[in-house]
Amino acid sequence: MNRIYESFYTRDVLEVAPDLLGKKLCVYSVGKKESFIISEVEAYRGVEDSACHASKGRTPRTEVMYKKGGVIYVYLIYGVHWMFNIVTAELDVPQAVLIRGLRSINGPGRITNKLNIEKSFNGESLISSQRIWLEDGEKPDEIFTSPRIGIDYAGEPWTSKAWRYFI
DNA sequence: TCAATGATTTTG
DNA sequence: AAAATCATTGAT
Repeated sequence: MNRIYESFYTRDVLEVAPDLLGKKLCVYSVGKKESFIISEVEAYRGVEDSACHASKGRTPRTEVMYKKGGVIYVYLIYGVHWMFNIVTAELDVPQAVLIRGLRSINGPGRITNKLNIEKSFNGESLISSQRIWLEDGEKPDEIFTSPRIGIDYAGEPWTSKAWRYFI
């Protein structure tokens, strides 16, 4: 067991996001441990990033993003899918990494469906939780980047930032 | 290509 | 208090 420690998460989201690729997301699902290699992520960077929920101000929903790196931010999109995010950076710096894909699962909504992640995971700590955490994994061969998906509403320069990272 | 679906946010 | 919004998915 080589769980990733807090210091990994308290860095800037643009450092953490690409580092997450190749790491193992581990969960206890139906009583047994399962792990998945993270293959696709997106960075959401604080109040100045208009694609980030926190840019609209601190609300009950975005509150978790202001916590110290290492906790989980889960929210419902379109009333249909749960999105799984990992909060990064220091206290009161609202940044998060959206996990968009695992090696065997494509699509952010399908991850949470498969792993049985729902709103009770919101605010849970990846450092101390017994049911979900990250471990060191394989180092990716090559990392690709692209603009983020589905954020046309955010406007420039945010729509063209290459803050989506994948293997 | 478009309907589904519900918490959050705005009063569109 | 009511209604629009919405970072996706899967079926048509």
